[in-house]
Amino acid sequence: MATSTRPGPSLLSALPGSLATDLFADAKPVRLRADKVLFIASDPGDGCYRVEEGLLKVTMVSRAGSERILAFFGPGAIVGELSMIDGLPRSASVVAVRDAALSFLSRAAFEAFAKKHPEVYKSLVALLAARLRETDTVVAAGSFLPLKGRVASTLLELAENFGQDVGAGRVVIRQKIGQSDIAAMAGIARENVSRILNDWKRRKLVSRLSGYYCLENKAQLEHEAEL
Amino acid sequence: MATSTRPGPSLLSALPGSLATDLFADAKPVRLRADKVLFIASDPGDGCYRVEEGLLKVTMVSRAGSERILAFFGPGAIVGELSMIDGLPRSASVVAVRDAALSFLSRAAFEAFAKKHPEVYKSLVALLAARLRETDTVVAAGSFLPLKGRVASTLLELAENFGQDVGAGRVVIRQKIGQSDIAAMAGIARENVSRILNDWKRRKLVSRLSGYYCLENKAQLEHEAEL
DNA sequence: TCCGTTCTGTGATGGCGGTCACTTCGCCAA
DNA sequence: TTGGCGAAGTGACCGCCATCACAGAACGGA
Repeated sequence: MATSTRPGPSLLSALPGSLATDLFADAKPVRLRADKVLFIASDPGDGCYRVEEGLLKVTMVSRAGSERILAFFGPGAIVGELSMIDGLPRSASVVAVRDAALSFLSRAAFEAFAKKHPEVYKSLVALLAARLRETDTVVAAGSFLPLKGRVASTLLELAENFGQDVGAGRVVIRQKIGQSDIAAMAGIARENVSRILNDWKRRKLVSRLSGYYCLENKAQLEHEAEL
Repeated sequence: MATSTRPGPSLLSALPGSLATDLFADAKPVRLRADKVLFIASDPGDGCYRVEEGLLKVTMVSRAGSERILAFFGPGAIVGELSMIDGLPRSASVVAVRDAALSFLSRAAFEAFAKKHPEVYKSLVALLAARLRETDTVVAAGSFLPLKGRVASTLLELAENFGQDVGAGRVVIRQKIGQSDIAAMAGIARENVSRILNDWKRRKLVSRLSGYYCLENKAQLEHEAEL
């Protein structure tokens, strides 16, 4: 059940099959209501969470209050692994976008498990590597791409995580994501997301069906996303 | 010799002591002349390098030709580990800033070693975690900080890697780093680095001694670096 | 169904910071 | 010393994009 029919497992999420189940076998269940904070950057912390259901966002918030969303995480994803690994304070904040169920795995529990099953390290390494690649592309996008490019790149990332292909290159993003979320992911002003998205609607690159954005022409968007 | 007297080991670099020596015991030596390319993003590749001497920079280059420097790596640092881990194309480019000596470790060699010494995974995980934290702060800086802040944050990062404390909170960056390098690290125009650095020179926050930048007042810079 | 609240659309305005075009400096080699 | 060349300093301009200020839409309760 863990690996077969989920829509977009995403780079940023799951450990492979049985390992995950075993590792989190007796992890402590945690529930988190929408808009509640799991932890914020600089909190102490020494364990990670797996998302069982619901949706979380990982953000950094400036002193001025503006937020930058680093990623959304749905079922199967792991969050908070950095502090679990090195024991340092949390590097970012995590908030529930909607009610969520999580499993908490303490560092001690992880290390105990890892002693018996050293293979987890391999998975962990793979997970971190994937995350690093992701972050690199975010930096690159932020450095080189103009507004449109960043929005395109953001949409594609969302499609990567939550996209469901519905034929003819159309991909629906199966999460309610608003413009301000997209703006916070792309690191730009919400108003511009609106302008750009409308432009693309007119040009049939994207559409919106009952609150869900849909990429009508992924190829074209990819083109917009590369400098 | 490997771990004792080096100036700034840095988060981003070394594996702990004996492991590193063993792991790279029979790695293939590689020499790279200044300005020569080790590899570029999207190259295939399945091994990593340890810097024995010299200096490398990790960059991303836009189609338009502008470059963003992600990091400088001196002796002890590991580069190219992502492709070693996942076998995917290189995620960034690496160029020698000055003549460098490297050791190449293939993926196969790594995995063979790891089979006998599973502890390496722990080190690798720690390495990746540190890098991820670094990258996160780069994203945050790029999202929230104005020009000055980004430059401050860049200088502090350099100090972290190559700084030598010379009393009274003064830190010299023991590498010849030019303004355009700082600009490329901060992701801003070189001209502005010039303006900002001069401003700070006047205000005694930084100085330059025979080509090396020196942070006169780290505390104050840290203050500039936070929103 | 109505109303409030939260999202979305769009123009006007202004400023940060990139670009251009030089000048000046500093360093090395002849 | 001097000439040359790359790095650093500096002003002027200008465009992109954030911000402000609303006007619609849409959605979800009461």
